[in-house]
Amino acid sequence: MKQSELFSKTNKSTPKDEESVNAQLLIRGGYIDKLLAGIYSYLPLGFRTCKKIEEIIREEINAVGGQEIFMPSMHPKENWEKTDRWNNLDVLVKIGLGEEKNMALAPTHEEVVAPLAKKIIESYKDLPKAVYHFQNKFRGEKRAKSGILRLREFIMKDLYSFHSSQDDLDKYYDQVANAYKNIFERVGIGEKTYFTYASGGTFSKYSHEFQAETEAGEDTIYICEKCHIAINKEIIEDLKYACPQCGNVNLRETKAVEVGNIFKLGTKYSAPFNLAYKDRNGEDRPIIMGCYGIGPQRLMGTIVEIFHDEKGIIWPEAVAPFKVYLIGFGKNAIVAEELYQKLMSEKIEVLFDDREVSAGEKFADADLLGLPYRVIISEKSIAAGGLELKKRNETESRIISFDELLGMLK
RNA sequence: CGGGGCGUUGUGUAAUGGUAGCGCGCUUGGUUUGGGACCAAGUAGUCCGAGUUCGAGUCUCGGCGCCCCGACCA
Repeated sequence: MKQSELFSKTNKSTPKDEESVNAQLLIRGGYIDKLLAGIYSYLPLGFRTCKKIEEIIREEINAVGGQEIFMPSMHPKENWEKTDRWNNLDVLVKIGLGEEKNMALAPTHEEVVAPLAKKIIESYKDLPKAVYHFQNKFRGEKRAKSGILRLREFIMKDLYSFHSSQDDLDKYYDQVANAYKNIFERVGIGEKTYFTYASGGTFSKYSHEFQAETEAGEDTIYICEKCHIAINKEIIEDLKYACPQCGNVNLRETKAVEVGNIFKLGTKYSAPFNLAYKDRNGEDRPIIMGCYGIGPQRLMGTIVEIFHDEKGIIWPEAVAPFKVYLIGFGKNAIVAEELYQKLMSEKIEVLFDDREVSAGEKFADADLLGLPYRVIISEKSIAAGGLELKKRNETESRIISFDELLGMLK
C-alpha cells in the first residue's frame, strides 16, 4: 500500500477531546475516527489491525471445535422478555420499525443462540456443540470512556457452548481458557495478561476473566506473580486476600483491562427457552451452557496502551497493519518504487511512504504508526551497501541486504 | 444517572459585549529533501434554538454533543 493512496491521514496535533492514550494515538495515526462517544469508524489501518486480531481469535476458537456462524443484531422483544432482561438490562438499546419499540439492538446473543440451538439440538447425540460469531454489539453505556476501551457499539467474538452435563462444560471451559491464553500470547500481551478470578458465576462460585495490566484499565486486580494469576478486587472479600491456587498472600495491586471473559451459564438461558435434550432413557434434561467473549477492538486499544512511547504506537508484529514502513530518500524515488514492488511480489505487507514531504515528517509518521520494521533506501544506505533497517522497538539501525530483509520478514 | 470542565474553519488555538485572528493542513506557483524545511498567493469557522442589547463567539435560558470523577457494568 502506498501512503499517498491511503484513506486516512496522520495528524500532528493531539485531538482535544480525547485523553486516553489509545484514542490519541489511534486517531492521530488515522487508525480510527470518532463519530460519537464510544462509537468509532475503523479506517484501513485500524481495520487491518482488527482483522489480524480477529483471525488469531478465529484460529484458536476453531482449534477448540467452535463453528463460526453469524447472528442478527436486531432482536425481537419477546426473546428479551423471556429472559426477563427487556426491562432489567439498563444498557439495552431499544428500537422499532414503527412508533413502538419492539426490538432490541443486541448487547449479547444468548436470546438468539438459545432458541436457535433448540431447533438443532434434540438428543444427547447432538451434544456437545459450540458455535461462535463476530458481531456488532450495542450497549447504551451511561458513560463511554477511555477511547476504544469502553464502547457503545463494538465487535465481540462470542462463543457459546452446549453440554449434556456440568462435567462436560467444566472440561470444555478449561479448553477455552487455554485457547484464550494462546490468543493473548499471540497478539503480544501474554506476559501482561492474567487469568483472573471474578464475580458473577451463576453455576459456579466464580467466573473468570482475562485481565491485561495497564494503568488505563478500570479494574483493580491483585496479582500472584508465582502463579501468574490474579483476583479481581470485586471478590477480594469472598476469597480473602490470598492466591486461590497457592495461598500466597504477597499479592501485587494493579490496574487492568478485561480483555476476555469466560462464563459458565449453566441453565440460566436454556431454561427460559426450554432448551433441553433427550437422554438415553428418553427423558428431557436441560442443556448446560457456557459463553466466552473477546472484543477485538478493546484488545486493539489495550495493545496500544501497553505498547507505545512518546512518539507513537509500537505494534507487536502479529497485529501490525503492515510489517514494513518503507521510505526512500533523495534521488532514489525510482529505486524505492522498485523495492516496494519487489516486496509486494514477495507478499510482504509494506506501507510505502511515497509522499512528497520532508524527511522529518516521514520519520515522525513512521514512529507514530508504529509498524515493526522501518526500511530506508537512500544514497547513504546504498553507499553503505544496502538498506537501512530499524525496528520500532529498538533504537539502533543497521545496514542489511534485500535478501537479509526478506529472510527476516518471511 | 449525580458532580466538574468544555464546545470558534479539516485540526490545534486566540479574540474587555464592538471588523472573528494565528499555527498546522489543504490549493496554486517556486525553492527544498536524513527528524514535522522555506517564500508568495489562496481556502475554510463561532454546536442548535430562543432571549437581553444599537450590537453576542463572549451575557441569560433551553436543547444537543465531547472529556474527566463517581455510580452502574449480563
